[in-house]
Amino acid sequence: MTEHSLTSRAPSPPTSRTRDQLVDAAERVLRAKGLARATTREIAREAGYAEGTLYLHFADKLDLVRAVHERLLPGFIEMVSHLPGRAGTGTVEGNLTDLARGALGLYRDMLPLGSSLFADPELLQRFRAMHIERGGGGPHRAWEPVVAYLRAEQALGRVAPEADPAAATLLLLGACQQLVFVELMTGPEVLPFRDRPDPAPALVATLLAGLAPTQPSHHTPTEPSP
Amino acid sequence: MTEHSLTSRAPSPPTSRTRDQLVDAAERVLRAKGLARATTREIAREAGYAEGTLYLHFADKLDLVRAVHERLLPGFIEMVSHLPGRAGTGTVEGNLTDLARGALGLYRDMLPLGSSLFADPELLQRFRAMHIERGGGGPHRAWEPVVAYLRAEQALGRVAPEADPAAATLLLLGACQQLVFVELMTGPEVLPFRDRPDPAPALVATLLAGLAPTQPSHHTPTEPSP
Amino acid sequence: MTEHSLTSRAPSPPTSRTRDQLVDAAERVLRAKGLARATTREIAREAGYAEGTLYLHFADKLDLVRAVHERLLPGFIEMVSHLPGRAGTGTVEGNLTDLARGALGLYRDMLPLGSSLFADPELLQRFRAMHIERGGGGPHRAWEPVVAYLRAEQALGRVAPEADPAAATLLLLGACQQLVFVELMTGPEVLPFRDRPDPAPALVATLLAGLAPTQPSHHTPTEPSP
Amino acid sequence: MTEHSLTSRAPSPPTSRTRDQLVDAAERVLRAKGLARATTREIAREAGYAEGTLYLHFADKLDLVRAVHERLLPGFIEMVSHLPGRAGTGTVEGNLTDLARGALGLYRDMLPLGSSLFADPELLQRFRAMHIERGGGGPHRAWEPVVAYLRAEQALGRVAPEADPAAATLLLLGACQQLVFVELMTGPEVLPFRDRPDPAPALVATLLAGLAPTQPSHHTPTEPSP
DNA sequence: GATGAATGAGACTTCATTCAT
DNA sequence: GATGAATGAAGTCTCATTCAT
Repeated sequence: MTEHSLTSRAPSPPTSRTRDQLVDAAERVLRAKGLARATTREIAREAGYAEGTLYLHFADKLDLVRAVHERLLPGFIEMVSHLPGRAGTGTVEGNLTDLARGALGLYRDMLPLGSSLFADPELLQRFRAMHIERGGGGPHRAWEPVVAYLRAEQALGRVAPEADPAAATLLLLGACQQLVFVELMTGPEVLPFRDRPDPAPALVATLLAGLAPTQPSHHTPTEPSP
Repeated sequence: MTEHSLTSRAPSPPTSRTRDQLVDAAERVLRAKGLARATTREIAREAGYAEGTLYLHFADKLDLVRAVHERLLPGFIEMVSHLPGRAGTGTVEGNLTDLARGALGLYRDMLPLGSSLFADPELLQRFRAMHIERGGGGPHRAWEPVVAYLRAEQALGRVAPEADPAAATLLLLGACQQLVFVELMTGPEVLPFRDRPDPAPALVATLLAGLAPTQPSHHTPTEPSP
Repeated sequence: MTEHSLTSRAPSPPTSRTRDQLVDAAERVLRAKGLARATTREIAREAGYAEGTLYLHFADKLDLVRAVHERLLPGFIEMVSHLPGRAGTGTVEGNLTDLARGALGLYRDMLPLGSSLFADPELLQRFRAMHIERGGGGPHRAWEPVVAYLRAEQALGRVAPEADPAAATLLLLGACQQLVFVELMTGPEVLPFRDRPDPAPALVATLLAGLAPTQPSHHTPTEPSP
Repeated sequence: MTEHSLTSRAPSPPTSRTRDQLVDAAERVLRAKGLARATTREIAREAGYAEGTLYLHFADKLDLVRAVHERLLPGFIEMVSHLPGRAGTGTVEGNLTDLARGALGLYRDMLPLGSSLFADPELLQRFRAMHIERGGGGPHRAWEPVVAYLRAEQALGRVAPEADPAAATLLLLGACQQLVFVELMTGPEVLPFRDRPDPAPALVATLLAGLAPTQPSHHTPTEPSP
């Protein structure tokens, strides 16, 4: 019907109103029902379109699911990307606590969707292929702003110069992710942290202070086992 | 194969040769195809039984999947459970590095299977119900031996008395889990650690030393941005 | 086939060409194979559609069977409903004989289908629920026109005023149903009536005359029928 | 194991304790679940035997079901068979009312089982074949004692000599069967008789009196019953 | 005779995908 | 572009029946 319908044969120009509505609907259904129980019929109905319409905008159901996941990571990264600019402001502890709190929220939101991919190696495979051919990185992209922030704080002397920013980032974000993973897996009543409504401060404090005793434990703790 | 097959007439549950073979086969298929593409037909064929046999030993496909998962956590916990006994031996750094290496291996093995559950909230729901009524705990059960180990080291003066064992455990194990998650998600070529074949030492070193500068950053680090 | 297929876009239920074809096919298969051996595959093939199509128009196999039965009773009732208008015309005997003949034909047609429900109490249960919520009555609905006819004849003096129309209806229709039941159960060679190709007149005559002796048996009860 | 296991190859001598228990159990399950949902597994469990045992005593599931039905009719007939002996005793009305009451009870008990056969024409076919080759008659066998009774009463002058005993029998038993059929089909709340807890007297009275007006309707048909 | 684990055909149902309108 | 009825392959699960013990 459009005048140039013959030329615009690309499976729909990267974006369009209908396409976006379908991706939105797919995300809602995916969150509600899970990857295994999200049907094209329900997604189409949720979007207010007919089932066939879906195939005008996506090659596949997998393609649609991929489109949903494609939007996930940028949302995550964007949240963390403000961090480096805060170097030197407030306290390191405060900044990292804010980061941990934000990460907990983001993981709660995204882990169910992201982990679903493991249920379908075929989809995961296609997902990786996409990331390789585009430059869209994996979840580790979220590490970069944090590492940059820690480097900046090192430059400012607020973080130990011999610290390893990458390792520290992984420790903090990993703790948040695992906490959410366990929450989602077992329900909200997780034992070691059920008495701490906000686990972020403890994680940050521990990361900042380290486990090693301050005075290298005089007496004779350190006889390395030969 | 059993020497006294006439006497050991186990009434099917909780254990029987056939049942075990089915669970084994299910685990193999689950790992190979993913939860979403593992069919009862293929599982039965893989086990060398007819499809109907499956329903002699399990109420459901879900029940079979549950049986697979049921065996996962104990394997994990058992590995970590030797840790507390090592308190006071070797170095804290060495013990935690061993732990981290072990955890990396276990997560590589279990994360794909465990995460699959997020694709099917209904299955996850049944899973939780099972754990509640059986007392078989969630993945946080793996924390306990680590926390116990750190407490023991605190008692020995090899870990700072004011350290938070639970938070430290979460930091270390979480880092391992996230690293594996990212690996599996993006393929083995992860940026920040692709040049470190063994990330465990860096994580442990960072956790032990902490991020805070040794001399509480004299000079004037704190000019709050107004 | 429909002249204005563009406007008559019935949303599937309550009626559509496909749906009707499926119900027709289901009835044919049900008659041929019986409820226990009528498969969705065969019904769909008989209708000329794919098996999945069936589930576009019916929630269930049970729902389809229900739709078949739903059409049965109205056909029956419609046949009997002309009866009351015949009151005062012809003879009572003739009218009731016509009724009996019609009933015999209808029961031969419907009893196999209707009785099948007893093989599946669960289906029968759903069946009742449907009739209750729709107001579509049970087989006793067929009694009403007959009772009305007899009342009308009573008013005209052609039926004894002290007669019980409901009981008479049940006697006559019941006899027809049982005769058919026995026919279907044992094959056509039923003993007591195998010599009477048309049992209707005898039933009607007996019902009209009654069993009681005309002169209340005055003392000489024993006139043996030679 | 038995010494003569080679000779006693008959699929079990017409009767045996185990066989009877299986038939009993089958009848119970058939009544409870219906023909369509009665499984060999449940029947065996109900009887307290293993599933395989069933096939030592019956060729088939159909064979077992047939055995259940085989016991049904004799039970029915036996109940009615006492009737002829009552000729001349009590009143005809009383005797027929007792018969009707008994028939209502029997039909309530047997109609669900008997009608189930219509759901499986194959079973029905085998059933007929059995009856032809044995002398075991169909449900019409129940008519014979009633007909004999009426003939005896005719001989005693308590029933009109010109009455048709076979037709009268069919009218009375048919009414009872249909009433039960409708009850079972629609639930107990049948309209025309829901106000009569015992419909037997009305049926018998109507059958005895007949519908025809006493004075052959001499031109003044309309004496409405006030 | 009795057992019951194993069988495997086949039932019902779902759902991604196509295509004529 | 949009529709939605139709498809048919595939999935899970049932159940009558067999057979080695």
